[in-house]
Amino acid sequence: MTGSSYHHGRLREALVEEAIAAARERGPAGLGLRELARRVGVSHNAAYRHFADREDLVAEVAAHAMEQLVTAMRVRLGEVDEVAEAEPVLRARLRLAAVGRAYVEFALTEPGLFRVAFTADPEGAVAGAMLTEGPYLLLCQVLDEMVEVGFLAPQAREGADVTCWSLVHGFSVLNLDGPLAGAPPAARAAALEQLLLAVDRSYAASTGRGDTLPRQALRLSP
Amino acid sequence: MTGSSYHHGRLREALVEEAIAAARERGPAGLGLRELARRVGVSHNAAYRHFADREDLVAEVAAHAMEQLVTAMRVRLGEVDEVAEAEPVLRARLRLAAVGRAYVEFALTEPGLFRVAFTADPEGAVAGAMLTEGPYLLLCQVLDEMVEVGFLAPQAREGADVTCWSLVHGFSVLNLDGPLAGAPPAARAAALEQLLLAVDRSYAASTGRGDTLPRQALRLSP
DNA sequence: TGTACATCAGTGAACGCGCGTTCACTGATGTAC
DNA sequence: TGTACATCAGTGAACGCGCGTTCACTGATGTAC
Repeated sequence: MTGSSYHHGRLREALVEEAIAAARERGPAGLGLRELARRVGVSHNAAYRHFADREDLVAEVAAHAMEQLVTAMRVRLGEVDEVAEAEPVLRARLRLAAVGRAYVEFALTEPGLFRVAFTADPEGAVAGAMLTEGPYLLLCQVLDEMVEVGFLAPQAREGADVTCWSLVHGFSVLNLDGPLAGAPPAARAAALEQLLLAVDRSYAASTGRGDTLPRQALRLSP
Repeated sequence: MTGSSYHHGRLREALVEEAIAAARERGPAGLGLRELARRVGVSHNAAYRHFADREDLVAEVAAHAMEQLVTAMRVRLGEVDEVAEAEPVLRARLRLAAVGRAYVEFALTEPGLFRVAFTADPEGAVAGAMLTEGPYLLLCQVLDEMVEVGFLAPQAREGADVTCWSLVHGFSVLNLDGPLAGAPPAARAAALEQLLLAVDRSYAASTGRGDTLPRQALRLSP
């Protein structure tokens, strides 16, 4: 805030902001302490006033990425509620598709942040938060709703969380770094749609239901 | 073969063997040219007589890993054929479960090789081979069989390959590097079973079939 | 059978890279008297 | 209101790491005469 250039004033915030920007551009590789200090215009070890070590900063970015992901999922959930409040079963089905779609969309539009979120050490706080307050919890809530409205059979609920997560995560990873990285967007979109329909069909069948989710319902948000 | 220590004689083979061993132990990070040369007991740049650069060697290991994966899948397919040759629909269903299970088993028992296989640059030959002669092709064949025997509806066949692949790949990755890395093996096995049942249920429903795959059929190989 | 020589597979030193981290320091801030 | 001083946020040099890659070389192999 002052004109002084020696004391930055809000270096910690500036570093985090720059780290997020760098993560969006280059993923985990962009999160070098020296590189970030360079970008902020500060000496390369000034960061140690504000972070214990590199891992500390990465965890901060990972937490941010996870929040963004959750937010994206909530936005898509909100869109469903606007359209289908009256029909509880349809609503629940669309909500599951919405969180799945949001997950993949986030991975593909913010590949850097997505990668950072899953770079964090599995023992650490970020990975823990992923399960207890992150996308996984949101998914579990949506699945529980499906059981409540009688769409998903309770015995099929078991393991459904991991199944759904695996599905969207695998799709994201294969399209991001994997052999499907070169696929054209249209093919990608079609594959995602089929994928969401397949899950819905499976859970419908768990309670003997044979109907299919109307296709255009899945396309409600481009 | 000779007693001479100056000329190694079969350095290329030795390097590849050592690279595979290192990949199994440490994943892609184990594939440094200097480290491998050290392990083989040769000067650190002798490798350049046999490989253009590091990427060249990594690609070799990745190709090997992919072959191993395909072999593992074929083994599990073979086991199904021993049990269920008479019943074509059941056979097809079990074969899909078998390739999926083999994929995950390989990822979890050979995490290093699995990671190397998916490290290769998506434009490169290994990623291409993954699609044209690798696990993906095998999966496609099994899915085609399911259509032929009338279990999987043709319109559900579309995208089914990507769906199935995403499912097992995501499960593997989440359990390997991701937030599910700490899960106990029993929970993992249960989740995998539910996952395979969910796919089967979805494809059964695609042709109006409501029956479930017998659970013990999935456990045919521990 | 013996020798000259081309070929090839290794060696060892060096370059340049960027990194995380530690050290002793210096300049600015703000509080107590 | 003014000054002494503790505190804190930065600086700059240095260490040590391991890496991929290139260079000019040397020792062994094997073929041609």
